[in-house]
This record gives sequence, structure tokens and C-alpha cells, in this order.
Amino acid sequence: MITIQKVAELAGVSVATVSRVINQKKAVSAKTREKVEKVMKEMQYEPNMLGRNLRTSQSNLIIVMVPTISNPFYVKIMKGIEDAALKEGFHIMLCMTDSQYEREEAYFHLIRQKLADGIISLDPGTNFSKLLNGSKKYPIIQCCEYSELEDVPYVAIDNKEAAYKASKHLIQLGHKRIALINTDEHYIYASHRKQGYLQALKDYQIPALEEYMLNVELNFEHGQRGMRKLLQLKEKPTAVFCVSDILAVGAIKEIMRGGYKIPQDIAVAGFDNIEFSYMMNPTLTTIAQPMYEMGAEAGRMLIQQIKNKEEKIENLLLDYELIIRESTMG
Amino acid sequence: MITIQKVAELAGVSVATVSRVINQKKAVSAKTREKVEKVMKEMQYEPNMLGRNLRTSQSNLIIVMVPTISNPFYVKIMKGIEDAALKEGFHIMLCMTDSQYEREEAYFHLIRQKLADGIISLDPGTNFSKLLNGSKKYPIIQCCEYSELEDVPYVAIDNKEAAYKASKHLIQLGHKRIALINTDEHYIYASHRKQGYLQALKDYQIPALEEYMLNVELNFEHGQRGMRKLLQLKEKPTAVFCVSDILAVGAIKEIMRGGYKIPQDIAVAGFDNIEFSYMMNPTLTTIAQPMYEMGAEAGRMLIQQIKNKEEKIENLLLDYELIIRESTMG
DNA sequence: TTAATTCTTGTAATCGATTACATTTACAGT
DNA sequence: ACTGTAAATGTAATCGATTACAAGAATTAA
Repeated sequence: MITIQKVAELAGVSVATVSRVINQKKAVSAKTREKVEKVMKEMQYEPNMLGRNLRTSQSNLIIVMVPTISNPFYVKIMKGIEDAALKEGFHIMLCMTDSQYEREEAYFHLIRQKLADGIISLDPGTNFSKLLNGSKKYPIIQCCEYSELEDVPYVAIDNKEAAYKASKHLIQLGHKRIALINTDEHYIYASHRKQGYLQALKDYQIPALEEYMLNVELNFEHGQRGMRKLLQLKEKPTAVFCVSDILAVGAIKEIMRGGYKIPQDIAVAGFDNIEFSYMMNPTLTTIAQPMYEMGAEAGRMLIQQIKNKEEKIENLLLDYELIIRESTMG
Repeated sequence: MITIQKVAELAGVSVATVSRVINQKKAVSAKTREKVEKVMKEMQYEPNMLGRNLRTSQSNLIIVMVPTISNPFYVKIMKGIEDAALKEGFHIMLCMTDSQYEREEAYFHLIRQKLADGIISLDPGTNFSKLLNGSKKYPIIQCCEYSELEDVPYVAIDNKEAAYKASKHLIQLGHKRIALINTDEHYIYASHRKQGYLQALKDYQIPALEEYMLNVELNFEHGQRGMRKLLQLKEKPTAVFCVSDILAVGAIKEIMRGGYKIPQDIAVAGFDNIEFSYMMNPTLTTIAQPMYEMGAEAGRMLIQQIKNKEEKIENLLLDYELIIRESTMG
């Protein structure tokens, strides 16, 4: 292996000088720089990051914690994060938690162990105060979710407003019996989306019925199961607002299985604008979160925090968009 | 920051002893071990990985190179890799190449720079000989694809056989006009799948028509576009075999847009068994690759190679399965 | 020419672990 | 009690970079 020592020796300079050349410090004469660079190229020298990392106490790695990569919602966010990271010379470690606390804890260790410089959490369930356990602050950004309690900077959208907009869309199509398939409301985003839904109903004098509001786990099967329940009601809803596309996909599957037409019999709206929402039949009306940008911003914010730990990071609310497709307007 | 020195001092032993406790070496008396462990716990000591990594010249990181994470085909594979890695104390770095050579090269640097110990490539287009550039071997595993030319161990399935089976299924349903939507045949897997398709046609005395065989890029839009072309033929095919589910999804979209019925007018078979294949309407007949296992095996093989660089790694062909769903049998 | 100043370069400490080798301790056998 | 062996522990080198500080070289000002 070619080390900085070997390069220094071959170039007839000290390791300090080689290091200066590597790190683009200006205090090197053109002649020397040239000489060193020539040797580096000839020897195909590559600095050993392990040495550098130890010395600088930085790994240039950031952890991205995601509950499961199987929800396509996360895909573009990850891409955004990676691009932002790459731009600053960082790389990302993919960590799937399955929403298990032990996993999250294990990944948190990596920061304590200096293997990573910071964390972006895409997992809405992350319990930071428990994880941090009173210890000093580490660079963390929460993406797509936030908790007022914990003091972790976030990037997200205004979920209440967005849900309001989606619900209003259904109402304005003439629907009066609108169901909500939600997920665990201890996630702030879920509770906000419900608030938006309720507000819309209220503003348009539509009574909110308990039996139209379901809480299920966030996956396809539970979307199906939730819809099945709704279809068994005497007064079936004529529209369903799902707080996640993946739930909407399940709901649609179940509606079609029951022989109903979308949107004539039942209209469906989702949330997230995953790629499949425009590939499926019918295409899905949904709220588009700016996923790539959210990821990119989260990455940018985290790296800013890593570079300057003192600095206070501002939270960020990005724009969303209602995308109307076949599932509500045939 | 608590270092091993501080722990040693507080426990009244040498750093060597603390290190032995950390690494579970047996040459420590029960009494001493207990004492050291107590101090470590009290101080919440966490070994600094940067120090360890430099000394052992291992990062315990593996690179997973993926063209784009937006093809859900990769999702379960990644999960398999991560689980296998975690079991051995490794973590994964996610690297998206967009199939760009420069990106791949940049990631390869990470190995030369010791930032990662090995690579699993999910990118069928990776040009290893160019990347390696005659330099000594690094631990690499190719997953889902292989090239006979380059001497890189792989885990995959028998693509020719699998494609044969899918094509035969369509033939046995009575189809005579069967199209193939393929992708760039310089990917071995693509060329093998075509071979399987051709072999099936031949075995059942069905002529292979040039105009039924398309090569497109591997994404939804090109699936649509390919199908559109097929629908413009005078003699439209009655069945289509797509070498990737994502293409099949596009094809199905286009078929329905044209007002045709699936599978009555046109049957569709895919390849990969991505999650959406059973969520969509109609559900998709496809070849299921054992994605999780492939990932897990690739992870296992890579780590084996990292731990013992001399050892010759055996290639692995795993089982596949034809899953028949609505898109071929209403 | 000399002194002051600025640029370049080198020396050696350092980051935090692991580990070869040396040394001490414990204990069994006689 | 003495010796030999095994077990436990310690000392110090080492991994490959960065960087504070020192020192030498070059330039400028007088």
C-alpha cells in the first residue's frame, strides 16, 4: 500500500508537504506541488481515509434511518439526500429500523462510536429523547415528521393544510360520506392530517362519523383490510382519503375486488405521490410532497450542523401540491 | 470523550487489558474483566471506531452499488444484504450510480481509500475490468447479473430457464403471437432471457418475428412506449413477455389505455415479482426471483471474501418461481 | 548590506485503538 | 522451598494521516 510517507520519500519532501498538497493548502510552492502531484499520480496514491478520519475525528458518513425501504415514498428522498451529501463529500449509510427501538439504538451507537457524523431520520416513530438519553447533542435532522416536544430540527410540509386540501377536493366533487384511513395518531403527521380532514368536514358542514375513521398500519395489506371494513358498513362511504399512497393502493385493490367502480362508486385520494400512483389503474389522486427536495434539504441541513455544531438550524416547511388523477375524477 | 486510556486509568489497568476485555479475549481474569466492565459501563465508554479501523485496516462497511433505487426490484435485495451484513457487524453504504461510469469509479475509490471493505454491485452494467484497471483484486460480488468475461463471483438465477418457463406458460395458454419487451442485450441477463424466450418458441414451433422483439430502457415510460409500438402493428400480439415487472407495468398501462382487456385481448407476463405486482390491477404474472435470499447470499459471500481474501468463492444460482396471476389468467 | 517580513518546508506530536513481545504473577509438581 | 509452566498483565510500537510549531529560505524595505 502506498502511504503518504512513501510519497514523501519519493518526492524528496516531508509528509507535511504532501499532506498540504493533498488538502490544497496554499503554502506550497508551485514547483514542489507539481513534483508531489507527479509522484502521487505515478504511484496511484490514494489517501487512506481511516488515517485521516482518526486524525480529524470525522467519518464523512451520515446515517439515514428509514423504517423500511419497501415504502417507495422513501426512494426519492434518499436520492435527494445522497445528492446533497455527495456534493459535500459525504456518503450515506442506509439503516433500516423496521421501527424497532433496538435497531435504532444500535444505529445511534454508530454516532457515539464516531463511525458516522450525523443522522437523518425518516422514521416518524423515532424517540429521540430516549435515544439521546440526556447525552450531549449530536447532529440530527428529522425528515417528513417532527415532534414539538423534542428539539430536533426538521424539514416537512404542512400536513394539516395538505390534508385539508385533499379533503376539500373530495367534498367539492359532491361527496358527503368521506372516510379516512389513517395510521397511528401518535405520529404527528398522522394527527395533523386527521385535523385537516376534520377541519374540511367542519367547514363544509359535514358531520364527522366515527365509523368512517380508521387507524391502521402503514402497508398495503392494512389498506385493503381497512377498506374491507368500510365496505361492510350499511352506509358505505362514497370517497376515501388515505393518509398514504400505499394505503390507497390497498384500498383501491379492495374496492375493485368488491366489484365497485372508481371513482363512480367510490373515489380515492392518497398522500405522497409515490411513483406507482401514476402507473396504476386507475391513476391515483394524491398530495405530492417534494420528496427529492425534502431529502436534499435534510442533507444540506445536517451537513451544515455537522460543520458548525453551534449554529441553530431553522426548521423548514416546503410546498406540497394536490395532484388530481383518475381515482377521483374518472 | 472517553477513550480507552481513560478507562484503563480509572480501572487501574493498562490499555491492553481494556482492549482485551472489549474484544472478548480470554486472557483476562474474571476479577479484572468485571472491574473494567464496570468502569466502561459507568463512563458510558464506546470504543472509537476510527481508531480501531485505522489499526485493523478494516472499516466494516460494504458498498452496495445500485443503478437507481427507484426500481423496487432492488428493495428486498437490499434488505437481504443489510441483514446479512448486520449479522457480521458490517454496515452498508448505499451508492446510486445512475449507471454512470464516473459515479461507479468514484465509489470504487472508496475501497482504495479503505473507507469500505468490499462492493456488491446490483448494477448489471458495471464494467469491472475497466474499474479494477489491472490493480489487485478487491472483494466484489455481483448480484443478479454476471459476466463470463470478468472473474467476479456472482449470485443469480438461471435467467434462460426462467424466461423459457414464462414463455412456455404463455404458449400453453394458446398464444401464438407473443411479443418480447427486452432491454439492452449487452446485459447478460437480458440476452439470456431472450434466449429462453426464443428457445420456447422454437420448441413449440412458433416462428420468432423480429417485429415482436423490442429492446427498450428499463423503466415505466419505456414499457409504455414499447407497448404502444406493438399495438400499432397490423397483427397485434396476443401476449407480451416483459423482462422486468416495471416494463410490464408500463405495458399494462398502455394496453388499458388502448381499451383492450387483460388477459382476454392481451396477456402480460413480467419478471422480478416486485411488490406492486400483486397490488396492481390486474395482478401480474411474473417470475419471482428470491430477492431477499439473493441479497443475503451476496452479503454472506462478500463478507466471506473480505475475511479471507485467498479463498475462492463459488458462484451461486438460486431457484426462481413462476407466479401465475390475473394478467395471464383472468 | 542588514533587518524585518513573508513563504516554504520540516520535525514531531497526535488522534484512539490493537497487538507483539516482555514481564510479572499464580500455581502445580517435586 | 524451588522450579517450571501457564495465565495475566503491561510496555511500547504501530496503523496513516493532520497540524502546531520551529526553522530555514526568499523577498522586501531601509
